[in-house]
Amino acid sequence: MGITERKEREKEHRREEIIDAAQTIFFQKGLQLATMDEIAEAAELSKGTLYLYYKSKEDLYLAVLARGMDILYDMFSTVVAESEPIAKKIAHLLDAYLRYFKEQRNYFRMFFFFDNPQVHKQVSEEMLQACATHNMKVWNIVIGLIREGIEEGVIDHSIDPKQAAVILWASSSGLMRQMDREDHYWSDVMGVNLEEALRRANAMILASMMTEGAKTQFREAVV
Amino acid sequence: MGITERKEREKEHRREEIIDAAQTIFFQKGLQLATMDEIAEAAELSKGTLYLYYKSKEDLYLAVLARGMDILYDMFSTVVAESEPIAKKIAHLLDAYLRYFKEQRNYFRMFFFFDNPQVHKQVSEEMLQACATHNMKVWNIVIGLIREGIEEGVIDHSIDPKQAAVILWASSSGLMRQMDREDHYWSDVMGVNLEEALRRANAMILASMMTEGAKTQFREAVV
Amino acid sequence: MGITERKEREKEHRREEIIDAAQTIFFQKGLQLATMDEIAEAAELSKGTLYLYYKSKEDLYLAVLARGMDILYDMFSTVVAESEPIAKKIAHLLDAYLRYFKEQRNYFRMFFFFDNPQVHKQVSEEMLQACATHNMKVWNIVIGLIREGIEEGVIDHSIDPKQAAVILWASSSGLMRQMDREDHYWSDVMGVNLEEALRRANAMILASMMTEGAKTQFREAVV
Amino acid sequence: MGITERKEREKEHRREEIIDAAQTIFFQKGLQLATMDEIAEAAELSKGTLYLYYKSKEDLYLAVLARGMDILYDMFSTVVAESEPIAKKIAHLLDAYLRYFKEQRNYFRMFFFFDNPQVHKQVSEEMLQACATHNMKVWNIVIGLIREGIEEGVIDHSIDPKQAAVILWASSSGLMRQMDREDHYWSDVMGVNLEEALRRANAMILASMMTEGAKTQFREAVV
DNA sequence: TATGAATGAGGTTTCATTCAT
DNA sequence: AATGAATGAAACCTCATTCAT
Repeated sequence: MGITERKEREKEHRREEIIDAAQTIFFQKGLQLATMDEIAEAAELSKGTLYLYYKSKEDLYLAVLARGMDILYDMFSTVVAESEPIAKKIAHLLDAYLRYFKEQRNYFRMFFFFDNPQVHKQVSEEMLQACATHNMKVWNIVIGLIREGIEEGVIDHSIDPKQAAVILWASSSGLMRQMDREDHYWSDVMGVNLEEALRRANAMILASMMTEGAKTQFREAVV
Repeated sequence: MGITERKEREKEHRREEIIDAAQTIFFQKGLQLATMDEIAEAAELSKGTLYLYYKSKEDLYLAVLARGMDILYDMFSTVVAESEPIAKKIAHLLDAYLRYFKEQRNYFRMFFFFDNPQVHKQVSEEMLQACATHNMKVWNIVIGLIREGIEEGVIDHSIDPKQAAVILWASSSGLMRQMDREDHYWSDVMGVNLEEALRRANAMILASMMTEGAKTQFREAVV
Repeated sequence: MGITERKEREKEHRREEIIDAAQTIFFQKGLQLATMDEIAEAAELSKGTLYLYYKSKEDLYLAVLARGMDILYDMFSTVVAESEPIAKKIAHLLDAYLRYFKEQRNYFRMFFFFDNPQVHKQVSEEMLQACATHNMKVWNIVIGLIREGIEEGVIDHSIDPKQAAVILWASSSGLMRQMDREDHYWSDVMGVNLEEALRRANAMILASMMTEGAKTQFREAVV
Repeated sequence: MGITERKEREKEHRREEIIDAAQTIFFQKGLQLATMDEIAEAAELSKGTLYLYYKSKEDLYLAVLARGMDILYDMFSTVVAESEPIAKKIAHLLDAYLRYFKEQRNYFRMFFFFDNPQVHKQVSEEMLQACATHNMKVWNIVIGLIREGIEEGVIDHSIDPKQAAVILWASSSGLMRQMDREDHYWSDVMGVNLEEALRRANAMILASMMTEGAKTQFREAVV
């Protein structure tokens, strides 16, 4: 009982330590270039031990990924918990995603650029499942907030909350991808501020979704 | 002269054949998992010959990438050459991108998910330059069309054509990325048609950019 | 402790086994023509294991080299430890070098013909250092013996022991190189016994260095 | 006739150009690291043409080597042709070898460190023969001079000229090898001037070989 | 004679994973 | 539970040589 519990806790703790190490290395080098040797060294463990806790390098990668999703989930949760008008909360959610992109760039990259076919080796089913669940939780927040907006008459009720969510998310993501990889190019050569472009895009999309009555409120909330 | 020319032509032809083979393999396996052995076999050439024409695997990858950009460029060119009202042409351009995504999925993946740090080996400067040039040509078409739209009074003149271009492009790309990787999930589990979402997003963004007078015309043109 | 020690011993043993194998191959084929495949096979280990113990082929080569230097060092040490008059010990040292050349021909070649520019790949700093140290130990014996000879009035005190050492060593080495590569030619075609030439050369040089009083003793000792 | 001759001359000229190029590259990189591509480029010829004139890379190496021997032969010939007393000429010969070492270091290296087993590929018999002949010519000069010295009563008639030649040559070579590879070490760390050591060694050996009567003359000639 | 494209065997090294201890 | 030695497949790339033109 006590003993089993403690063991369990220690095991979990060890799992976390391994993810810490893996994260450090994956952030530095990416999936391909990271080696299990490096991760083991960073974790101050033997390579064999890594495999005791995670089935493969890819599994480890997904574990880090899941952590990244949690962080975003927490940020989103905070926004949802705000006692603000719904329109503001939606705007804040988009802000939060941008902040995530800026502050947690490495995580953003991991799951935006994660290339499925690269995961050729065995990824444990449970890990995949776990990731999907974490991912879903994030989506649910976004979708839920929009649904709430519709219920409160801020977003037009002709809108499908899921569709709206994916549009806002994907549009933001696409622009962030551009920022991540070619921000300098766009700002220096093209003279375009991508962050401003992102805000503008979100504003356009949101405006198109809002009810006439809510647009005034929105303008105050976001711009 | 005749002889030199013919040699030149043959050499160019051989370069193309090699890209053909490389493309086949890269499409199947991606950059990492593809091997020069496979490519050589597919090209029915010795590995050494590959290196006679391309400096490295990464160089070959970029060569395929450049071809993919050309294809998109050609599709876009065709649209631009249409004798249609500008609003229609813009809509067609977006359609063309979607068609590209659907018909040339492999190319889309290659350059949307192309992960820079993966190109750790020497990529010849000329190849990088070539890619950048091809890329630029595509952007120029998009930007040019929007600029034309502004000049013709279809798009609001408060809009920066470059910003508009990057917004439309990135938003589309982001949704396509979603389609590419999770289309089944969205359609089957969530009941959301991502292609429709993409069209809706584009419509929203375009509508926000258009002059009041042009909106009528646009509605006819797109939906 | 016991366990750590044993592991350590086993690891050292394995290192030795690898050198054994490498030595066999290097002796047969030289640095360039030897392949890690062959060495691995000779060691009955996988190629990967080789790299677990030695960083590169060149490193392995140096490890064998160091062993060769040790052998010479041991032979020289034995001579120095003799309770013989110093003149005799010097003569014995030269004999020992000749014996080394004859019995350890492969080692002799390795470090007489070791061509620096060939070591273009990374050689671990420690291995280089180790080799230099081993080399130095050999020199110190030779120089020390000559210095002793000076102190005991056998060698003229106008002689610089280091200079004398390098003269004797290099002169011997030069003739051995001739023996190594063209002994047949000299004996069969030219009718010259190179070994005798070597002894004669050493005798000449030594005689020139000795004090008048010691020459009688020397003549007894050497010829 | 005229035509055949001219063709012959041109062919010979082309062979020389190729050796020029090969020499440049071999001097820079040594046998192993030099590539036929580089040599072809340096010769401003195609790789195929190289093989029209020389059977293999090793053959080319030997051709350069032969040239190096010729240069030494010429230097020695000049000394022999001097109208100086024989003792002086012998001393000058040794000087000439040292000068060769200093001025033609690359050639010296080539044939002092030339490692037979490295020549694994086919070396044409004729090239080997040519090298041997060139080599022999050099030896003959040295031996001849010493024989002359004996005949003139400068060198003791108990001396075998061939043995004397090989002793002087090999001893010098051994010290030069030391200079070539570790001169800095000896001068900076050990405080020994190797060139002086070389002169000293030669002086010792020569003195041991000379007749009593000639030693006075020699002292004037050399020191 | 001269070319240079093509070859292809072979080189060293890396690294995810396993397994005996 | 933890280790870390061992594996071995596979990767990319080089280059002496040949041969059709």
